[in-house]
Amino acid sequence: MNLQHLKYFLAVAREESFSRAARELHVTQPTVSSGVADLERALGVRLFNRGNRHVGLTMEGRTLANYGMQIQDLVESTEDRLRRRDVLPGEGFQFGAIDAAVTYLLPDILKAYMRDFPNVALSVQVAPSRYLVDDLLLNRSEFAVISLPFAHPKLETVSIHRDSMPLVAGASHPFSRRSSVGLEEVAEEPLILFHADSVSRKIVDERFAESGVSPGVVMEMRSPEAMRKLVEAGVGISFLPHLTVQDSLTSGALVTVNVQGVRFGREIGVAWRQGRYFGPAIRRLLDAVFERFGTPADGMHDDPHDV
Amino acid sequence: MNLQHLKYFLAVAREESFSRAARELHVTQPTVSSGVADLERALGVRLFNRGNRHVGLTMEGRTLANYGMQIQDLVESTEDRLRRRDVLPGEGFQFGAIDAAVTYLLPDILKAYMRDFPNVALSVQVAPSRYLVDDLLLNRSEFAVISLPFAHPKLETVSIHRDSMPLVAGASHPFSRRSSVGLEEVAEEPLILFHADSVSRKIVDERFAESGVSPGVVMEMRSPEAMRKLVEAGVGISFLPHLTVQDSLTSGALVTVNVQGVRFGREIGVAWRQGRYFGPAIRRLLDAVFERFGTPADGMHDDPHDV
DNA sequence: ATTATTTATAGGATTTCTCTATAGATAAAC
DNA sequence: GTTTATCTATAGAGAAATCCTATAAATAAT
Repeated sequence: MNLQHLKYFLAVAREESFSRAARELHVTQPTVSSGVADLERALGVRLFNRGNRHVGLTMEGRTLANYGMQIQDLVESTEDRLRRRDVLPGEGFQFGAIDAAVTYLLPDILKAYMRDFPNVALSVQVAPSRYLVDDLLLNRSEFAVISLPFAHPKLETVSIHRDSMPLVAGASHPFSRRSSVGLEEVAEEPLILFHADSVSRKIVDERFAESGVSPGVVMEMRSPEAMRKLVEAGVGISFLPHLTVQDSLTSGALVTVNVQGVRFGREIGVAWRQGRYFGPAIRRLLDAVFERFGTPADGMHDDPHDV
Repeated sequence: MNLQHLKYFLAVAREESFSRAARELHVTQPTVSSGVADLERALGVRLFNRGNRHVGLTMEGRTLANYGMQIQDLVESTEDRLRRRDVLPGEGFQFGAIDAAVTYLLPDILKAYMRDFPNVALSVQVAPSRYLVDDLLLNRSEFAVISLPFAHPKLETVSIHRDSMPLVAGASHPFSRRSSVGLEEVAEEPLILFHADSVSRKIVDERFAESGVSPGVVMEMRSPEAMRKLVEAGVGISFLPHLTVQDSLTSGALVTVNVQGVRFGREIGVAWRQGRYFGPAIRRLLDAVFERFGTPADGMHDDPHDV
């Protein structure tokens, strides 16, 4: 493929005519014809149905049109950005983090960073992992602290924290007096689980599936804090990240319950777009994170084997 | 810009060397040098700091590297998709919709569509508007039913429903006996508002700002259903979409309160990536939506000769 | 039948791209 | 301090591509 060919193709798709497209682009019609023909040969697909008097996109043509526009937009916006010197890491940058990370893992690091580099403006985007990943793919965030595992071919990840996800119950719940329970028993209780699209929920579902037990879900939520409060109030029991419930455990408002033969856990890690180039300001923050959580020696491009 | 130039540039950035990049790409070093030089001239920026023995990216170079990888990935995945004939609208498609739309606006239409075209597999993604928009931009959804206004240069939108967003209070709230209240009075009450990143919240904030009143926010939430329940329970008052509260109004659990001189409202509309080409299956669903809500006569730029 | 409009093809001119050869500059080695 | 090795930039020639003009072939409209 070739951006020139793509331009010709998109013009023909838009105008539904080779000659009109040529007029619009200020080139001759044979130029457009052979450009599109080259593209069809290169891709090995027919892009237009040439009915006489009318050309229409094929199914493959529609696909290329939709993706091609995205490519063109991206090229254009990149050129604009560069020519206007509207460069990414001006005097600050944005990164993403899940709730648990901003609340429990990052505060010290961010405080120190902002003290040491007061002229760097940090912008943190807080959202569930899957949305933070979109920001990475669209180059809107430099990196993100998300739940792992998150398999994506264009992402590099390094785990920085392994967080168990114990079964928790309110202090007055019958389970709180049991040394351990079976997964079948858990499935019968009212369960409060993360929303179906979350990483943590996926982990829970997998464990249930492995054991051949299916839970009788009661509530699905996105906010671990809200879930914690509901469990404390005795509305149900839940699998919650240890980070989220540690205070409630010390205060005695919640208790963890051992589940026979099954361990629930998730990892929290740093993710970024594969091969991304970081500026010095960003690298310093990442180094601080890795130093604090003792992970990859060389900064990155290293396999995650962690605590 | 030019994909060949970009390839050379990215190789040099990765290898931090012109000659190594040349070896990797199986071309000669002068080819790479002049390619990168062309690119620098075309963009009008210096991409590398050529210290002897070592080339490093400039700030502009880093920007281009990060966006350039995105471009390259996108081109590659588009070519793969086409060559493997892994075409977008196989025998089904995905679209997005906000909660209010799936709950109140779309059920009839979807039911009829699935009856008429049982072999088309529909996949609905339910999330707040801003996340649905990411799916549109990344070509993961064909279209989305979202809250308007949502200004984005690459989006086309058509409003299909105007929804008032009245001030609602529980039946036992003092406001329920008032014929109307002032915005300053509202600001003093405990308010339950949408999360700061939502379209509906933006509308509320704008009205307050126009009136020079600032609300004493109490709670921020993402789920209109949860908000409705809290208002019914007398926890606070809220501006909620009429669609969401209509049942509670008929049952008497909630009442609307007129606010002097200010009207709150949002629109629900269909959005899609600018200029997107829809296949026949998708077009039929969209036509059904527009027919039901009587909006654009021409559907959109339509082509009757479809194959 | 004729005319006008459309896309495809052929052949030549021009531009762009990539190669070889070489210069210039610097770090490393002696 | 000189030599050597390594790196990037430049010049010029050959190869490839791109785009043009001219024209053919097909069809809808007149």
